[in-house]
Amino acid sequence: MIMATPKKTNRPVRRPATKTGKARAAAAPKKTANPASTPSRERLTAVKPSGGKDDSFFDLVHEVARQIPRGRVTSYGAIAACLGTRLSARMVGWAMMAVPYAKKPVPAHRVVNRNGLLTGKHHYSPPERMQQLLEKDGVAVKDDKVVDFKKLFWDPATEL
DNA sequence: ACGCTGACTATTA
DNA sequence: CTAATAGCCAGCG
Repeated sequence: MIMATPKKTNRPVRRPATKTGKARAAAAPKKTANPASTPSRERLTAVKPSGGKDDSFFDLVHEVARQIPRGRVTSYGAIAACLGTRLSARMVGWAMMAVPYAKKPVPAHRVVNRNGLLTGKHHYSPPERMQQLLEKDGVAVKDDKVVDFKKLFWDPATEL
């Protein structure tokens, strides 16, 4: 028929190329050279008093999240894209799990999913805490989702 | 070292 | 709208 779906019709979501292991870089405004370094659980299971700096993937996420202006929100995917790992927003959310253990405060409540839904609310002391924090920032939340999410959306890749 | 899991996202049915 | 499927990457057992 005429309409013929001008869209993409058949497209098995293939994504062969791009893979590339290195192209993904691009962003990393700060740096990323140091991969190793015990990333994680150390902070999750037991906070390490000493220190040693952490230049792990987690810290990068924390820093970006910390740049989110008050009254604005962003998504995991946006942060992931900023870091160069657009397709791995999961890691971003995972990093958020370490937020409470981060040395500096991170407004994780300003990070929601692509739908503007407060998916991470369940990780707060009372889940309502996340919404309260957002409202305190001046962000209206209704039914567990950010009102005018698109308008309040803050893209680190663009704004930063 | 392999397999599972996960605060995600996108596309298809 | 929901459900299912696939791809992603890092950490842990």
